[in-house]
Amino acid sequence: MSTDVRHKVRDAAIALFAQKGVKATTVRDIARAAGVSEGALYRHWPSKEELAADLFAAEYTAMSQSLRDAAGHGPAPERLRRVIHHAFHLAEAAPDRTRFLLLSQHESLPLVPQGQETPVDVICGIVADGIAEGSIVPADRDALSHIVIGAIVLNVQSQVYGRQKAPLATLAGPIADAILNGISRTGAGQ
Amino acid sequence: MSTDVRHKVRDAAIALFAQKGVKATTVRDIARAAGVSEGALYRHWPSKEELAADLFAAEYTAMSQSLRDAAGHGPAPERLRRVIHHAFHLAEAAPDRTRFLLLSQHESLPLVPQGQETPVDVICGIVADGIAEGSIVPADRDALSHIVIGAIVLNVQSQVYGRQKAPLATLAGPIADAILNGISRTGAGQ
Amino acid sequence: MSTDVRHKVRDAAIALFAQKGVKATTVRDIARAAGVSEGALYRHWPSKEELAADLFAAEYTAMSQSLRDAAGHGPAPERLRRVIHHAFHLAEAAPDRTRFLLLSQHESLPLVPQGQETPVDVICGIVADGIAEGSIVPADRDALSHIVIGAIVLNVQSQVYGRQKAPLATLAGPIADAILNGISRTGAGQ
Amino acid sequence: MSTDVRHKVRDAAIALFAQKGVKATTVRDIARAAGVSEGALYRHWPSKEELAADLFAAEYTAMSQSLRDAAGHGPAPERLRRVIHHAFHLAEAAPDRTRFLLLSQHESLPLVPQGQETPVDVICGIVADGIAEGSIVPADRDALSHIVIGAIVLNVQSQVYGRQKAPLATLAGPIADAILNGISRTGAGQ
DNA sequence: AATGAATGAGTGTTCATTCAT
DNA sequence: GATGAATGAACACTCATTCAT
Repeated sequence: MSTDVRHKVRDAAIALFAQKGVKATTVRDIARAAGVSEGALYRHWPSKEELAADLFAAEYTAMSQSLRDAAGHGPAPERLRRVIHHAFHLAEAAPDRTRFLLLSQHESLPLVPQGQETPVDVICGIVADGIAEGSIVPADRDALSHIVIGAIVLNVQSQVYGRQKAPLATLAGPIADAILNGISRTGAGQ
Repeated sequence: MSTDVRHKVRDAAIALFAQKGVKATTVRDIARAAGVSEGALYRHWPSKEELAADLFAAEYTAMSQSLRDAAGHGPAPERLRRVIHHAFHLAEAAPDRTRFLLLSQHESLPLVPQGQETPVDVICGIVADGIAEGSIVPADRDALSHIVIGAIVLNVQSQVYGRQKAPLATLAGPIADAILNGISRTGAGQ
Repeated sequence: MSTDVRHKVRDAAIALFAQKGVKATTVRDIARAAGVSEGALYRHWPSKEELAADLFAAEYTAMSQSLRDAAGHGPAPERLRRVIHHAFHLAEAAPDRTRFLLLSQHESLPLVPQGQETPVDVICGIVADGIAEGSIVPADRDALSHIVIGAIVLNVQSQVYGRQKAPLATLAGPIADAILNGISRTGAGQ
Repeated sequence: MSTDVRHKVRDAAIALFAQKGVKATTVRDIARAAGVSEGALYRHWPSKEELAADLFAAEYTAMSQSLRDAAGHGPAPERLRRVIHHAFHLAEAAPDRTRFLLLSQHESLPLVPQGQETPVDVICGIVADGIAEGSIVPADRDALSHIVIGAIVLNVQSQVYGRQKAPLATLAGPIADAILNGISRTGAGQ
């Protein structure tokens, strides 16, 4: 069944892209790891580049959904706190997917179709709400959002690359405190 | 003169690597853009990969120096504020170099020789000083540092990729305020 | 069919190696002459050098078999006589293969896997038998063998390179007479 | 002085050609080993190939002279015996030169200028004399000569390549005995 | 005369993609 | 639909030769 091929290829490709990057992974690598033929891959995706872009977009928008769900409702600072915790949780639960997203962002991000909601959009949205409701300092919305995103991405990266030994779960609290302390209007993150 | 070739190749290669990445840039591209022969390149670097790694390491450690110099002396929060301003200044002054560093970090960072001081080390050092002197909250040193680094990197990236239209110079103040507000002990960035 | 490619490449490569040597023959030459693509060659051999070594070993050990079969049974001098005749026959019947073996011996001989029987081994074996049975003079086995081998190789070479115009078939008898006269114990070649 | 360069290049080139063959030896290899610049080489020879051909021809004709001198005068069988002994002596005394001649014969022999006397000519001459004077059996002159040459070349090669462990000096007598026994008319080598 | 950096055509090899089976 | 052998345009890299100094 074709879904079978798609799943096997997706998992194999993400693992390989995460290890070596898209350019350094060959179609043969993927086919072998997935246990399918090289030709079969081309029945589901038009090219290796499109496979990579497709997988990236899928993972990226799935993460978007997941973060929005995790944010829930309530004041912006509380929602951001939950987003930070959840992002760290996702990164630790699926290191391959995380490495893939980190590694491929520069080549694949520009190919994500316009209109798809991204994790960046989710966080920018929450920050915008916070500014509107007065719970977040009235500064440039994107600049503040990228402080939050940067705290997440760089700490994840630091762990993926082995500099940070402590589990992200234990760091999430203090990191959220610092960030929210910095951007909340009342000076308290909760 | 040999310095001539080195300089021309370096500039051409950084520009091309910044546009297309190392893998997608061919040796012929570089040689043509630099106005030298392909063979000449191999008199100065043993391979394309080593050229890329060498340029990355050089720019990365130069940035390290530059940030350390800009930090100057005084309480850690003030030094961090100056680092943030200077990092934004560097990014805007040399967009090619910035794109190159952002794009190549995942492949070239592991190849930077151990013992070289990196921008990450510089910021971690200041944060450690701040924790020791009591001007920064006593949390995980690396986690706090990566909040600062993340704020810098993601805002730079956001501008390089065109999402952020405002010049970084105007954002530096508010961003530094938020970050320092979040991690300083007295609750004030200065 | 894969056997198809292997055969076409083998024949083309032997002809080209025989004319210009392995180093001076390009993979492009071989592919063109064989009527296959360059890539196809690499599905069957890992490199040009391994192709050359493989072809050499195959021809060399095939000649070994062929000489051993031709030697048949009986007193050593008679077997050697048949070997000389057969070697000359092989050289005249397949001049490309002969030129290839002569030209490539210095680079490919060291790569023939240990344990494979070579034409040298065949002749040394017969000479050893002859010494044991008393039909050949009791001198250094390898030295005597290389007299026989030398008579074959140099006369073949002399013809392949055009110095010797007479067909080897007519020279085989006198050459065998002289050699066997020289190394047989009774002083008679049969 | 130019003779200086010529000598240093000649010695270095012969050693390298003997180890790796002409094709696998680079001009840079030679220049480095000789302690001269690459350009200097081109002031004395027009190309690497001509250098190789020139060195081959020089060594080849020098060997020719040397063998003719060693042959001396007297009946052909005695002269051949002295040639065999001397050839083995030369091979053992200068292994580099020997390996160079063996390795390069197929590419360089055709380039030796016509009219130069070669070692092959020397031996053919002696054999022709022997046939004329009745000391050697009246068979094809070249065929008989190549028996002698083959005995020399293959035994030398066998030692150079390590199959034959015994020193050639101790094998020269028995080998000469066998050969001369085979081709002399009286049935005695002396 | 000597140097050695520069040249650039040519090499072996790879790999995304196609297509006969 | 699936296969995997075949294709051939690139690619990184080498090296004989030239020539400004």
